Amino acid sequence: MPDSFSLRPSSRPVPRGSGDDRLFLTGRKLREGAELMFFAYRAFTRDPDRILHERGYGRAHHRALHFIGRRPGIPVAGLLDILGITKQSLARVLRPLVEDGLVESVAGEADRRQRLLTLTAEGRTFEAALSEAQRERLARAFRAAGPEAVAGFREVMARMIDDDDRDDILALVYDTPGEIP
Amino acid sequence: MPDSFSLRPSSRPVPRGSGDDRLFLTGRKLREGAELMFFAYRAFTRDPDRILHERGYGRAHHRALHFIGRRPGIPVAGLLDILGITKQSLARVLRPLVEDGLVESVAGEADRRQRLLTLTAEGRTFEAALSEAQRERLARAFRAAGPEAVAGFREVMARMIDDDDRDDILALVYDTPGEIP
DNA sequence: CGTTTATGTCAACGGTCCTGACATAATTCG
DNA sequence: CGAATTATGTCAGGACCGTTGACATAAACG
Repeated sequence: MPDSFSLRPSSRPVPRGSGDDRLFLTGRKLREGAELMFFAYRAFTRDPDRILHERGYGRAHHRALHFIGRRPGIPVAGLLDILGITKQSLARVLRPLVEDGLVESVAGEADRRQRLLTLTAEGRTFEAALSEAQRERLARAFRAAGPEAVAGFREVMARMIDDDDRDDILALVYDTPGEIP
Repeated sequence: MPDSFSLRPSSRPVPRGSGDDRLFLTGRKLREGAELMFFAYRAFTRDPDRILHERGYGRAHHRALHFIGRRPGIPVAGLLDILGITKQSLARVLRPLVEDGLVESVAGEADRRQRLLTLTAEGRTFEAALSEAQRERLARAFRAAGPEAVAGFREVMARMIDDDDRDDILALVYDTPGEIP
């Protein structure tokens, strides 16, 4: 097993006198966790960021493409809810995507005030390319860490979300894809 | 046990015909993982962002304060390595922090070209306030998820980092704090 | 018919990153 | 010693992504 060296469990020699070991180790684990969040997230966004930049887009365009792909036909307000930004911010992201033919915006049938958003074929292709790099990184990490570690990862990430938002977000993350019927 | 409902394990009914279940579930787990990264990181930065905004700072100021606090006496180049940004970007973050008396910049003894950065008492106070909100969120998540989940979280996060960078980053994260001797 | 809702848009601003170019002081090396 | 390198700072300009405020339009609703 060449790829399974230990990733430094943090039970290690304690530095200079720090009074209560339990408290110290707790604070230490929390700091380590925070730093891991920072470094891992930076790595997580690296690959798609590069592809986006080549095409003149930014991270926000990826997020819009992703969640439109996840919920085809989603109205603008729904996307705003998910992304948690203002409509002015979304508009600046959405306009070039529509102009470039990656996203289609059609009036709703039931409520014709709504603009229902879907990816075009080209949009799906581009979104898939973006996600693929990210997915590969995630796949490598999941494979190397193993299923139990992944379960723990998912548990911790879910618990990080605000109590008030968790149910809604997990419903989005774990529900069926909602492809066009 | 009121706080231990299941956080939706993703073995659930598979939607419309998707050919290979193994592949489908794999892609699905990866998508879920990516979305969890997005939502968790957003939650993770929420509390310090609010405090920072009140004081006219941004997330980059928090990062600088954090890593200066972690490595007191770090030279500018060292901080640049950790943060992965350009010196121009760091300068704009560092200048107000020094002017506001949160960070002290003194010439190195051995090499007087270097500027060695440390937190002032006020800087330590402010950094502690910033981290506390984040630490509490992390502590809640870790406590709710349990030690095994936390171990998995750490493993996955470490594996997410580029192979080339992982050792250096983990050395930073897991090494002794390096307080001033 | 008047109000509310969904959306779009114009303007201005702040924060965070970037590249490129140039300056200064200190160290290092031939 | 003098030249090259290193550590840092700074000015100029630009891109992206988020914000608030204000206003407009069309459609739905009561």
